[in-house]
Amino acid sequence: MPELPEVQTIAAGLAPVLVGKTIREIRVHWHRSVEGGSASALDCLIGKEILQVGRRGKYIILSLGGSPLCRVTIHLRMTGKLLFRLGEKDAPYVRVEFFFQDGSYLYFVDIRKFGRIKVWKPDEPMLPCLGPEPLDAKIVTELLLRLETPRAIKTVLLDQRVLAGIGNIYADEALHLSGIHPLTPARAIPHSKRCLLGRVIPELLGEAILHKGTTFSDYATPDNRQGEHRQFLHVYGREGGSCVKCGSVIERICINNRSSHYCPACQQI
DNA sequence: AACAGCACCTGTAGGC
DNA sequence: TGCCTACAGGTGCTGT
Repeated sequence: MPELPEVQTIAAGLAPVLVGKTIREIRVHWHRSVEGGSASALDCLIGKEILQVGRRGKYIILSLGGSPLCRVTIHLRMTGKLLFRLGEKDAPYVRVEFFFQDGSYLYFVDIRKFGRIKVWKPDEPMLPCLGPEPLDAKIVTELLLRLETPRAIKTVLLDQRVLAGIGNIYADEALHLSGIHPLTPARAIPHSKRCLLGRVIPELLGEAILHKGTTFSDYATPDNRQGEHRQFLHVYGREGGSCVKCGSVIERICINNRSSHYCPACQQI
C-alpha cells in the first residue's frame, strides 16, 4: 500500500530514467485502469516527451511536452506498481504498457485493479481536493492547531483533503509516537500534543523516505526492490506484540472499516 | 457535518 | 486436498 514515502521513492526512481523519453505506443490491457474507462484517453500521449516526474500526495505526476502541455497522474491505490522490468509473478497483472522511442518500456502492474491513470485537460485544475503536503512541521502544526472537528483524529489524518499523502501505516505510527489514541476527537487533543504530532508527522515521513518506504505485501520500487522501513514500525501490523516504549500488548481496533493499531497504555483518550 | 455502508478487486489465510 | 468465507484497504459514492 503505497503512501507518501513509497510514492516519493517511486517518483524519485522513475525520474532519472523517464525524463527525456518519448512515448511511442501505449497498450491498455484493462480499460478501467484508465480514468473514465476508455483506453483512447491515453492516445493523446503518443509522441510526447516526458519532461518531469513528480509527486503530490499519493499521486505520481508526469508532465509531458508538446502543445498544449500535458499532465498525467497515476494513483497506485493498494497493489499498483510501476516497473521497468517484470518480476516472475508480475506478468499476469500488467494492466498498461508504455513503449518508448528508445526501445525501453514501463509497466503498470496492478493485481487488484484499483489503481488509476488520469490525463488532465490543459485548463483543468489538477487534484483540486488535496490538502497540503505533510512534510513541513510548521505547516502541519498550524493546521493541527486549527482543527475543531469532533471526528476521530485517525479519520482526520486519513482524510486527503486535510493532509495529502498519509495512509493507514503512517497514521498509526504517528499517533503512537505522539501518544494519542486514534479515536480521540480532533478538537479534544491538547495543545502540546498537537504540536508534538505536528513535528512527528514530517519527521516520520522523512525517515521512511530515507528507508525507501515500507513494504508490506505489494509495494516495490521501479527496480522491483522492497522498502526498508518495515523494521522500524512500532505498532502497525504488530497486534499482540509488545510496545517498544512500555511493553504493553499492541491492540487493533476497527475505525471507519480500517484497522488501527495502538498501545492502550501509551495512547489513552 | 459526520458517518456508515458499499463498490471496486483478487490473493491469502483460516476454518472445516 | 479442496471448498468456502473473511479479510486486506484508498477512494468515491450513496444514504441516513
